[in-house]
Amino acid sequence: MAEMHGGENLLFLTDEQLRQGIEAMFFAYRGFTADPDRILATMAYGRAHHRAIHFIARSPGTTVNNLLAILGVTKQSLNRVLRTLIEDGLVESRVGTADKRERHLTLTEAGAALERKLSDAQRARMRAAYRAAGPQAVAGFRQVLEAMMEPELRRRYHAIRESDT
Amino acid sequence: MAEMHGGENLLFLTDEQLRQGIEAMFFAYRGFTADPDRILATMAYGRAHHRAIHFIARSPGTTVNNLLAILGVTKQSLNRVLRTLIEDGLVESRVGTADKRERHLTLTEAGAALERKLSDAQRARMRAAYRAAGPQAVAGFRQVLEAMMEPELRRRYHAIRESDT
DNA sequence: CTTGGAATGTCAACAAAGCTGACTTAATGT
DNA sequence: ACATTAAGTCAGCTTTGTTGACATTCCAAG
Repeated sequence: MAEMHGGENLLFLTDEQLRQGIEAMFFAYRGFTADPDRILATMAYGRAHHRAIHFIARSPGTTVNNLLAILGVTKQSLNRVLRTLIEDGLVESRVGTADKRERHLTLTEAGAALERKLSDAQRARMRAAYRAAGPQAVAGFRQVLEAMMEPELRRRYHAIRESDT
Repeated sequence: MAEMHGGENLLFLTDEQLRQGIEAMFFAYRGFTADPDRILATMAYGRAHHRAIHFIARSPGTTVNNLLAILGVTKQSLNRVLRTLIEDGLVESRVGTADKRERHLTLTEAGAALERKLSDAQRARMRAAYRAAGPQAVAGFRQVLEAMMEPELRRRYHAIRESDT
């Protein structure tokens, strides 16, 4: 279209290309959640529980407030999920030592077992996709995803990566 | 780690790399839907309406059944969404000519206007991300997303692309 | 021409997961 | 002392998904 002029190849920015990217994102996200969803459907948990478990596993001892910011839901919504996970003995909530208002969340052995089961399934698909596409494609994939994040979440995304050196 | 051996660089397949990819996908999807969500929040519609409108715009005259397969929801769920869109005059449902059981869905002028508003917002973010990452990264992004889809949805994804030559 | 099956639509009931608003308790910081 | 913060809770609502049951319409095969 109008974007095609001279040496700069901006074909990848046409509306049609962008639209295909949007649809790819939609369909891929379905695949992305499909395996954990199948596992979760066999128990009394949903995607919200998975997300909580994932980020608690990722940052053991994280506070409720931190989790709220990462997940982007209200505390009432998160609390409902956390309550069931704690009742079921998958998550442990301990009062903070420095600041006793805070609760620090960790997975119990059972919680860690479920986390492994879910993330094994999700990683398997990710691994297959990465392997099929190759390292260079993966680097591009990561670049575009990062550029797509809201700035505040991009910060948190990096913060998590650096916290477990 | 153990993956680092000789010429083959498989570092991009470590569990840590895969985990980062998983989180990038999660955070990026939030950004991906943020702009349309903000627009939709000001009216009586949600993400489900957006998805229906998008794919009707993409394949005008598509049938309900086809839409069901693409969206992966039950007909009852889709029907609730379609009913409001039809009542509000954004979508038109016409009985099929060849097979009169089928309903062919198209956007009205008002529906197309909303579609433009939503997809302009979504494309703007996608465009910014693409531009920031560059053409090569975009190619990799698309490759990985495709590899992540469920086979059946990958088929449909390609079918849509080819249908509007 | 009848009948079986497919495509669509609709009713009812329900569940998951989000939301707002109001309020409490406990601990912290100023 | 007092305001603020972290966490939790209650109540009620919305969106979007689910099952199950059932009616209608129509095509196509016997």
